[in-house]
Amino acid sequence: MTLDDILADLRHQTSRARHAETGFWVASVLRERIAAGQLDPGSKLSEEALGEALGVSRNTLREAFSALAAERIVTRIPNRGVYVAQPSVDDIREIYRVRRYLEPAAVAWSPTTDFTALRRAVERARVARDVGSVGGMADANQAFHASIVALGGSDRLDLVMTQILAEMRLVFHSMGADTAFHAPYVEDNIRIVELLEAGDRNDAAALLTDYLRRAEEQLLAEVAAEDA
Amino acid sequence: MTLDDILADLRHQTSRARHAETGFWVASVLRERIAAGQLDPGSKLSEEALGEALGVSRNTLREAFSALAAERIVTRIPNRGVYVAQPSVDDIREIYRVRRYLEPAAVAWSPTTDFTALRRAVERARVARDVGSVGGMADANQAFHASIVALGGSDRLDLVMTQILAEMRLVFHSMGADTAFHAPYVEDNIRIVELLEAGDRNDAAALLTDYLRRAEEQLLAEVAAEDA
DNA sequence: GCGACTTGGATTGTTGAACAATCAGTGAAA
DNA sequence: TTTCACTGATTGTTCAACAATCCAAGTCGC
Repeated sequence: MTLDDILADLRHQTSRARHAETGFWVASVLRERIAAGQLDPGSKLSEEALGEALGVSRNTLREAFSALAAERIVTRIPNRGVYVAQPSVDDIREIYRVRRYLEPAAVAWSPTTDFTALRRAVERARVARDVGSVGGMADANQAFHASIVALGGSDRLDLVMTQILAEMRLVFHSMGADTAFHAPYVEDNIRIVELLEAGDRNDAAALLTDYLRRAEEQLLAEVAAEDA
Repeated sequence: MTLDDILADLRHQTSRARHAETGFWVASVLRERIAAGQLDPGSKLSEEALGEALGVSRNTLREAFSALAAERIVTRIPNRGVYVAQPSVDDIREIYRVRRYLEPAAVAWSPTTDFTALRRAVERARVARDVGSVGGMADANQAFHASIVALGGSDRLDLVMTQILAEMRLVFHSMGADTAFHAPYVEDNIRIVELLEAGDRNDAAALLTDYLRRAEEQLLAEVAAEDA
């Protein structure tokens, strides 16, 4: 889908909110489109064109851009405009650095013993794998890891994780196909839930850390292979 | 200092940046003033008055507000305006929830063995305590905990911690005096650094977790006492 | 008196047009 | 080929206006 198609599509987005939330609404629309991969990483978001397409003034659009820039979904270059973020190799490293602290910490030290959200996510992942749905596996996997951080019970850390996962989607979108990247990890996820349910939090955390280490390596390798 | 004084003061703030960063500049000015306690938590930031005082348009001011709201330094109530954030009891709980994951995780799992920043911070704290400087102790303590998270080497987590510490300052500002809150913890900090330097990361993490638990309890008790 | 409703003023939310500053590219001059 | 000024396009910022919303004060009925 070309950028003009997107713009034409946005023009039909109905029922804009009226007062006190237009900027917020614009931000969420863009967030969706970017998460869905309809706007390629690196593509420029012109204030003029986007504002016209969404039926919104440049000023309001700018407010939305500020929010998205804070979430790192979008990169703002002064006097040059905003672009859909295109995570670099360093960004990937940073993503996994964060995850290697956040996720094991939640697993090891969370006070909850309710793992139903995790169970449900791994089940969805298993079904998606058996059916061969790559998108379903990616979604279920993201839900699994979001649920892991959610064990901690902190809104703030949940928010950080949400942003990290959004950035992960950008990583997958900038690599051509997200291939069968997630398949091998379904078993690990299942094992982690089992360990948690058995009360072996430290083992679960250790496995998770190792898991993240492997995933990072594989991802970096694939990116390097693409650049070559 | 009354709010009008602040506004008059801001009017003399010199040398505004010109293009491509005015919004950013405004945000940093407000951030400073709030951190310094010159703007009381809960006080309203009028777009009209502030914009005039800073010599900046309402639109630009609004961009700054968006940034500060994302950092939770400021609370935005639709159609009512923005107010300097006034952390609630739940916010305090959330702050310590985050810290109890972030700080011990960095201590336990960071790859670095360079603790000079920590050493320097505890030394500053000790000097401040011996001299009786409450402000100095607070600053040194914040630097200490920021350095702990910095062990992790993640920009993102550093940013979260920066925001958490800014919110802590708001907590202290809303309680009348920050009393001798920090004094008892200087010894704990010293002990944590010693454990780290000795390679006992797990013990250091455990002590830190306990430390944070105690600090939270004490803070909640003081707030409850104030409300009564 | 006292509660529900209306009204008015103040403030925020949003827009559109304008101008200033900056950037990328073009083409001419050395 | 390199350099440099110019041009056009886009972003950064301001301003003035209007719409929507909230708050408080007043009004009405009881």
